[in-house]
Amino acid sequence: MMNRTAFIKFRGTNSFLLHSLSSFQFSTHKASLHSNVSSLIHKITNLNDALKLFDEMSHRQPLPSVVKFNQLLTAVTKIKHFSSSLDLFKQMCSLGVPVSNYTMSIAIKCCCQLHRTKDGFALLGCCFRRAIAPDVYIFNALLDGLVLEDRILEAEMLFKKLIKQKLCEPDVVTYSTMIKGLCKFGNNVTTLALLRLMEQTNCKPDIFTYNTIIDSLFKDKMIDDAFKLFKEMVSDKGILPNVITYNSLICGLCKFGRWDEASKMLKQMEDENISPDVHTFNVLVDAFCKEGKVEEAEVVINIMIERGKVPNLVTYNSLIDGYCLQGEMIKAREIFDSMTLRGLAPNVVTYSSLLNGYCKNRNIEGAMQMFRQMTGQGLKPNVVTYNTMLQGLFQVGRCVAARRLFNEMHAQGRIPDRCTYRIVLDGLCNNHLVEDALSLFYLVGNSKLNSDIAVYNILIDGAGKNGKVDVARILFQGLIDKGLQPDVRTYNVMISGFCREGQLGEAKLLFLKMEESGCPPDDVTYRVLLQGYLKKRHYDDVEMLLQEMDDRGYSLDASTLSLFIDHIAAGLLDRSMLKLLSKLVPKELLDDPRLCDWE
DNA sequence: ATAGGGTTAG
Repeated sequence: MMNRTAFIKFRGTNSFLLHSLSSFQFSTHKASLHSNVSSLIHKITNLNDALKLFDEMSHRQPLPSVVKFNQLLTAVTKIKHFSSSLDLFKQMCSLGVPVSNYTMSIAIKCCCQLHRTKDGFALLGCCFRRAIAPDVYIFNALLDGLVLEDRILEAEMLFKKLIKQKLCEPDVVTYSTMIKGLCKFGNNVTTLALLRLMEQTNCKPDIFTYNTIIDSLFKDKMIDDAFKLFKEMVSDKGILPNVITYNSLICGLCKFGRWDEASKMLKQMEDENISPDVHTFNVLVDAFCKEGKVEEAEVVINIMIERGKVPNLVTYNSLIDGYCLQGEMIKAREIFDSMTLRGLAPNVVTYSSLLNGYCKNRNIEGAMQMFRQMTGQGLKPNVVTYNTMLQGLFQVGRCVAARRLFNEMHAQGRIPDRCTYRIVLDGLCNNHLVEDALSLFYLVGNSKLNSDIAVYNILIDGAGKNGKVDVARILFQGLIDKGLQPDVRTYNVMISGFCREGQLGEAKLLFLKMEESGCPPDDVTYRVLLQGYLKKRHYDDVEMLLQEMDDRGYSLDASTLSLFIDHIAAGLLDRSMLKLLSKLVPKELLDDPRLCDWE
C-alpha cells in the first residue's frame, strides 16, 4: 500500500495521477476495512470514528455480518452514546440487517439507560414480532431500567414473572440487579432474604452481588452487618474482595469518623496487592475535606499523582467544597481555575459548592455572579443549587429575591424537597415573617414534609423568638399528638421560648421532663436555662445547675460566662461562685483579660 | 465471533 510520504511526493506532478492515487488509496483503505472491521471497532474511542465506520460498513456490498454491526453498537454503547447507538440500531433495521437477540439486548439497554424503559419494552414487543426469543440479557436490561427509574414495584413484578412464567432462567446478574433495586429503596431485610434465596439456587452470589449489598448496608449505617457480610464473603464463600469492595468499606468507615479502621483497611488492601485507584483516593480526599483538613487532602492528591493516578472532576469538586466549607474562597477559586486549565469542565456540583461558600461568607453578590456564570454555561441548577441560593438570600434578609428564586425553581420543574422546605421556613422565621412560615406550614398540612421534627424545631424557635410562646406551645403539643419524638433541640427551643417570656416555672418543668423522656439535656439546654435565670435575677437553682454541668462534663460558652461576670460585678451573685465557674470554662476563654483575678 | 450487573463529589 502507498504510504503517506510517497503520496506527498506525487503531488503536483500530474493531476490524473493524483486522482488515481487517491482512489487507489481509498480502495485499499476499504479493503483493509473489510477484512479488519473487528480490529477497527476495538480502536474506537470517540463517536465520530464510530459513525464514520458505520457509514462505510453500510455502503459495503454485501453488507457485513450482523456480528460486526453488533460489535460497533457495543463500542458506541461503551462510550455511553446511548441515543447515537439507538440511531444506528434504527439504521441497521432499515438497511435490512438481520438483527439478532444480541442487537436487541444492546438497543434495549440503550433505551433503559436513557430512562426510556417504556421504549425498551416496546422493543421487547418487536422481538416477539421478529420471532427473536428474548433471552436473559434482554430481561436483565429491562429490569435494570425499571430500577434506574425507581420503578421498584414493577421491577419486582417483572422479576417474579420471569421466574413464575419461566420466561428465562434468571442468572446472577438478574438477582444482583434485583438486589440493587431493593438496596436503593433501603429494603435491606428483603435484600438479605433474596441473597439467601439465591444461595439455594444454582446461581451463586458473586463479588458484584456482595459489593452491592455491602455498600448499601454502609449507606444505611449498618456497619456491623456490612462487616459481617464482608467476612462471610471472604471466609465462607472464598470470594476475594476487590478494589470496589475496599472503596465501599473505606468510604463507609470515613463517613463515620472511624479513621483507624479505615487506615487499617488501606493497609490490608495494600497487603493483598490491590492498589488504590482514583476512586479510593477521592474517598480519602473527600473525607479529609469534610473534616476541615484541606491540607491533608492536598497531600493525598499529591500521593495520588505520584502513583500515576490523574485527579478527576470528583477530586477537584471535593477539594473545592473543602475550601468553600472553610470559607476560603480565594483558594477555592484557585482550584477552580486550575481545573479549568487542565481541561476539566466544572459541573453543577462544582458551582453549588462555590455558591455555598460565597453564601457562607454572606457574599451574596459573589454567589449570584457564580449562579449566572453557571447558567450561562448551559448548566441547569438542580434542587441542591436552588436550596443553597435560597439559604444565602434569606441569610442576608433578601426575602423578595428568595421568593422570586423559589418561583423560578418551580417554573424550571425542580420539585422542592425537605431541605427546601426547611430553608424556606427557617428563612421566613428569621426575617420576622413567622406568620408566613406558619401559613405555609398549615397549608402543607398533614403530610410527610410536616412529619419532620426539624420542621417543628424551626417553627417553635421562630415563634418563641417572635414573642409567640403560645403558638410554640401549641406546636409542641401538636407534634406529641402526631406521635413525633421531640429531640434535644425541640426542648431547647421550647425552654428558650419560656425563658424569654419569663415563664421560668414552665421552663424548669420541661427541663425536668427531659431526663424522664429519655432525652437528657445537653450543654445548650443548661446555657439557655442559666441565661434565662440570670436575666430574671432568679438565682435559686443556678449553683445546682452549674454543679450538674460539671458532673456531666459540659462547659460554658462565652456569652453565658459574660452574663455571669456582669452579675458578679454588679454584686448580684456571690464571688464564691467563681471557683465553680472557672471549672466550667474552656481553656481558650480563660485568656479573657477580665478573668485574670479568678483563682 | 458479538450483549449484561457493583464504588465517589454539592
